[in-house]
Amino acid sequence: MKEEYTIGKLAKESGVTVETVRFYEQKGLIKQPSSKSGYRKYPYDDIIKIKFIKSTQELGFTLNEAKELLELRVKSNAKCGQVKIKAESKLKEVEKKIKDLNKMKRSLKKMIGACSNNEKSTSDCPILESFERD
Amino acid sequence: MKEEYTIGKLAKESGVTVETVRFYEQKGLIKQPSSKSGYRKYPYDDIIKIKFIKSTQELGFTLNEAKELLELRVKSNAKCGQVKIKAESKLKEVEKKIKDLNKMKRSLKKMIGACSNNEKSTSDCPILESFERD
DNA sequence: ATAAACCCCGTAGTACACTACGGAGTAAAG
DNA sequence: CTTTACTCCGTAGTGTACTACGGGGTTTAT
Repeated sequence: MKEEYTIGKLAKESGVTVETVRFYEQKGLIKQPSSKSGYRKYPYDDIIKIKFIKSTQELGFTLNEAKELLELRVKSNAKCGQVKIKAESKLKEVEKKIKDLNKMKRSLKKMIGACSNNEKSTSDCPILESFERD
Repeated sequence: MKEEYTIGKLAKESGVTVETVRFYEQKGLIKQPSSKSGYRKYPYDDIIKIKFIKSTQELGFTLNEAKELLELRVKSNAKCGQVKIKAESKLKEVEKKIKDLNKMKRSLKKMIGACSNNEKSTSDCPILESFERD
């Protein structure tokens, strides 16, 4: 756990590519680091930030939402309540996604179950038929 | 249920826009119809195809996968088992997504629950702390 | 007959999140 | 000291699934 990271090291430690780091910088997700030598020197904290971004993405947040959350983190006056509100609305979205996917899952299972004969020609494949039903 | 449809009629009957029909044609999802008059004339079956595409999309298939399924639908020698395999792999994908989303849901709930004190500054907000854990 | 509605085609733009490329300079390893 | 690896920057391309636009010609309704 050094104190300074080149972009390549940072990328490796964070589990992303160099281009992704530059992309996040462009998008304002991480601020441009000191680069007195002409090369970017990142503090350890940026690894945390990138991992944070990746976590939020896994939780269904977009990059813009991740940015907002990062900004809340930085502002000392930002209150936990604001983050909570965001998390609560995201929870609702996640629950909706789960609901939709469960619907898909049930349909797919039903279709697969209906296909009793693998050798049947597709002209009377029950799976295709169920696609065609409205 | 007429036999010939202009692009506008087809679009309306299938529940998509004219541009979407042309887009599907471009992508090879529906073949270009006869257009002796200079105007496209679609058979009724193309309504079925577009609805089929829409159904597959609802089940989480991409347009390319929809295309593959359409091709199986048309091939007389194709076997139902081939379709089943696609459905099964899609089911696996869907199940993984559900699993991940449930993970997300649990984290979000935990975070929201932990963040009971709205006055806490974000520097030690339990939500962000949770995100920051690997 | 005239105006609204529809059709043609090709190109470009949208949103998201990257990914790739090219040409040049710098740092690290042998 | 040379070669390999890394960095810089900006721009352009990728994939997904459309959506919009412009400048025509044609068909249909009134």
